[in-house]
Amino acid sequence: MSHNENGFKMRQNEKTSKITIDIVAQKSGFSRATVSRVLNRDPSVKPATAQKILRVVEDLGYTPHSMASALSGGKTKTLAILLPDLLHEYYTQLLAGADTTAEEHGYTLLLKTRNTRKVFQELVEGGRVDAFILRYAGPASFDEDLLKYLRNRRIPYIVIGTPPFLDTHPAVMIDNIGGARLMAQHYGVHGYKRILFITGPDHSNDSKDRLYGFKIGLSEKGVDPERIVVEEGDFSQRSGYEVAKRCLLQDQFDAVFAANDSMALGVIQFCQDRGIRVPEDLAVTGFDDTFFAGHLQPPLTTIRQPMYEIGVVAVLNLLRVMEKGEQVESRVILPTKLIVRRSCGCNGEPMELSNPTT
Amino acid sequence: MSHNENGFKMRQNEKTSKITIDIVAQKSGFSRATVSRVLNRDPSVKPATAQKILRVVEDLGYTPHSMASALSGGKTKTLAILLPDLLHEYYTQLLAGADTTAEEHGYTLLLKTRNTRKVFQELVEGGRVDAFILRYAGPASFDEDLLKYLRNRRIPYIVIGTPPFLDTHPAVMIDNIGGARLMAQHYGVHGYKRILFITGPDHSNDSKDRLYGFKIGLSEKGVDPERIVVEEGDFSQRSGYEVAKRCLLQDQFDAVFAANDSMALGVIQFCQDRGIRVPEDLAVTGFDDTFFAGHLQPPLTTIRQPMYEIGVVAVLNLLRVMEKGEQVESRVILPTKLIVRRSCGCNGEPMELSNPTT
DNA sequence: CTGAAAGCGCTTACAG
DNA sequence: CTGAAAGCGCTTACAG
Repeated sequence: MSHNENGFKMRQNEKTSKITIDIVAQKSGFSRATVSRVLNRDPSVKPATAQKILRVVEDLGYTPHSMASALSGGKTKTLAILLPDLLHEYYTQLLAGADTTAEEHGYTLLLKTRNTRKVFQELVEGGRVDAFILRYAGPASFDEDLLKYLRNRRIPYIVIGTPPFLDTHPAVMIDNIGGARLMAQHYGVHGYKRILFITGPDHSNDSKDRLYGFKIGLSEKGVDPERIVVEEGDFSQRSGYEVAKRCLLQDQFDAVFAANDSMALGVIQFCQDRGIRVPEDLAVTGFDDTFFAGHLQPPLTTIRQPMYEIGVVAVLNLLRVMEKGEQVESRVILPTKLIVRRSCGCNGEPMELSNPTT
Repeated sequence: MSHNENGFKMRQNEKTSKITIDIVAQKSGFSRATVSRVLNRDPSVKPATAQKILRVVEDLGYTPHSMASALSGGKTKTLAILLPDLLHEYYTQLLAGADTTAEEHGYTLLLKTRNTRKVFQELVEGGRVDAFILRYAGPASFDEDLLKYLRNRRIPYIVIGTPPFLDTHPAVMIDNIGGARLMAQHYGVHGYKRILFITGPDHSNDSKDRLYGFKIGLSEKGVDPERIVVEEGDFSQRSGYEVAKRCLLQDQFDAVFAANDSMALGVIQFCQDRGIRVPEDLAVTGFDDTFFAGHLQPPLTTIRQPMYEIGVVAVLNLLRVMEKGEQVESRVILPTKLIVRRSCGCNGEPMELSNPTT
């Protein structure tokens, strides 16, 4: 039963039966238990034995049935990733990073974008996954009970983003404060004083941190942080547009800093519609550095967060937690940097600014 | 054992044992078999019985172990989706559509972006999924043997895109020819004659169809399709830039039509770098209508394909195939439309043009 | 309409 | 270092 280039067709012709561990056992002359052991790299098996068995596995093109091994105590080798949606670049980059890293380590991702309690429960009770990656995005996405539940059941997990929980959980976050502070300092060099800040939705801690960091940077530059105007958006392009419409026509501003790029885009669109020149009449900046930021007119000055890398780090740390058991210290904060383009009023070459230490 | 708002905590306290079908059987006074039947909506069960059992299921918060049911002949309720990557908007939109639709129907997606034969085999032999969604993207992503293999094993699948296979497989495609033809006709109204067409990679049938449709439209407008210049790209922004550099400095063109938006973007960037005005000196158009297309300067005229909907239709049709067995006629072609913005030389309001019938 | 029993394909103590 | 056996939690003929 040799193997040619076309391993598939051969099997089709046999067609007879699914190849099971028992067949491997029989052909190799060892027991099912021993075959299982070599498949799971049990070091107690004599190397020569392992050799022989592996050879048969190879010849037969045997692949263990993952459902069976999961049921009998093995692992599923799959990770659940819970995301609010896939429509924003932030989430897809995250997913791409997580997926690539998971595959590199032999894991598969199970994607869920409807994070109801029921979905969650089915994943856990159904024994479908070994661990969870949870992107926190507001109260609706999941609550602390869910995390406690996972913890009690000893199911490894990691959360992405800044949840408003008092308790600490394994998490990967970004330096929102440092990034926004950089922006404030840059506003300082431009001398902007009359500033509009557009927040994300009320529950977003990421947004809160950005505002906080921005205020810190402002006072460092001698601007009274309490004098800026703060308006609430919801991270959507539309909300940026709406806030702009509501505020820009009333008061006179030097600059607006939106808590993400989408809202900054909304602001810029409003300006275009009303003939407000950016950045001559008004500077506009964002947060994220999504793909379109660099292609806007004018190109958007923004804070870059490493979206893809967040996904990578999340699975890497989750894997560590899975290996070493629950009590691995696993909170990481990834750096952000200021990407200076033209919407802030600069007009030279694009440049990047990082925090000295964060 | 009533259920309060916090179903999770309660279970934590019991902590004792996982709730299995046997526990449900015992508490309800029926056999395991009967419980299984009601869970699987077997119509032979007496309604009153089903009622009682369901009540117990509810009270206990019982969730079947999916690995166990999969192993014993049930379904996994999961669909594998194989994508070349997640970096391009095309794929993520596709994924978003597929994911939403799958969840609506009680399915979960298993995502794979490394489509090696090994990965494929593990999914099939490992019994991890009920069916496959395959995005065809060139020879490396998968070959016809794989499809035959699935077919022989009676594993439902659907392919997305236009594969170069002679044999027919369930598939969802888009009207590449019709879309490109629309573009050609629009070029006709602008009177463009000296035209550069940038293709995708050699193996891309989507690209070939776009070129084909474009030529048809051209001749309909009295332009000799053999006089246009055709250059090969690979769908990347960089390749668009490179082709532009190679060609635009040599010959004089009225317009370039790139087989996707990314390459069009590359061309526009090159023009910016060299001070070539778009569309005054050169019209540039693309294909896809990705998010950034409308935000480019000038906004990109392009052909819109319904990326999200492709994902939706793919799982819907796959579900039909799964229900009705293999021989469901299931090939669909989704329409495309011309989105006129400004990069083609128009300067009015944006507008859309569809094929009368496709 | 319902139940007892076999079986899905593995893993893992328990012996030796 | 290896094997026989029990068991994971379900589904599905087979009887009745």
